[in-house]
Amino acid sequence: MRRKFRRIRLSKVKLAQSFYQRQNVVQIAKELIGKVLVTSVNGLLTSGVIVETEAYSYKERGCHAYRGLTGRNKVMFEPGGVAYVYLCYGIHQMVNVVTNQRWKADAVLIRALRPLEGQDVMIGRTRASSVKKITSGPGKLTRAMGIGQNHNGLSLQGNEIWIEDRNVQVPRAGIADSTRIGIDYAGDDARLPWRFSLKGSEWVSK
DNA sequence: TACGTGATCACG
DNA sequence: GTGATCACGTAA
Repeated sequence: MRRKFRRIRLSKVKLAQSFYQRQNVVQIAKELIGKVLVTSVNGLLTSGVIVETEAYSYKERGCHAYRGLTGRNKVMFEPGGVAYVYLCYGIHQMVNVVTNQRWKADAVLIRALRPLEGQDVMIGRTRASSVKKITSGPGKLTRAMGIGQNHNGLSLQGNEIWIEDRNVQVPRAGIADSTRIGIDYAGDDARLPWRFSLKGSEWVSK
């Protein structure tokens, strides 16, 4: 009984499909600052407050979907509300949330978290000596959260990976914008101020 | 500042 | 097939 009640409460705070399926990926990237990314992998729950994101739109050159559908990016073309996970530099898993409507292949890259639950699990996965800095970067946080290719295409309404609103208040002025990292190939689009971070957070990547 | 790392993509 | 490239992280 008690267990059931808890389940219902938890599912209620999950961000709904309607959050992800809006048109404005830049707005969504901003709103994701302060939300909580959660994974449950092999029964181990980990979570963290999102403190850094980047927006990507299929209309600009920084985006994997800019040149159309390929084997790697196909889940970006699904309706918003699924995870897009890909391998970068042969080593690092990167996690995005797909947004917008089907075929409007926008996504938000999750770049950094402040750890909440399961910190001991994150330390174990990364073989770090402490929780310090283990989620301050897109490649590091996926390792800490246990995110890999098996998450690619999963619905964020499911029970493996999702995002919650825990009513953390983030004032508009508390969010910094800057250019996105590592997309020099994007020409002028590399100058778009589509990276967002929580001002003053020690968990933001360098 | 340098480079490991391996899947992916655009060539033919 | 093949080769260039890559939404990073760490060591130095």
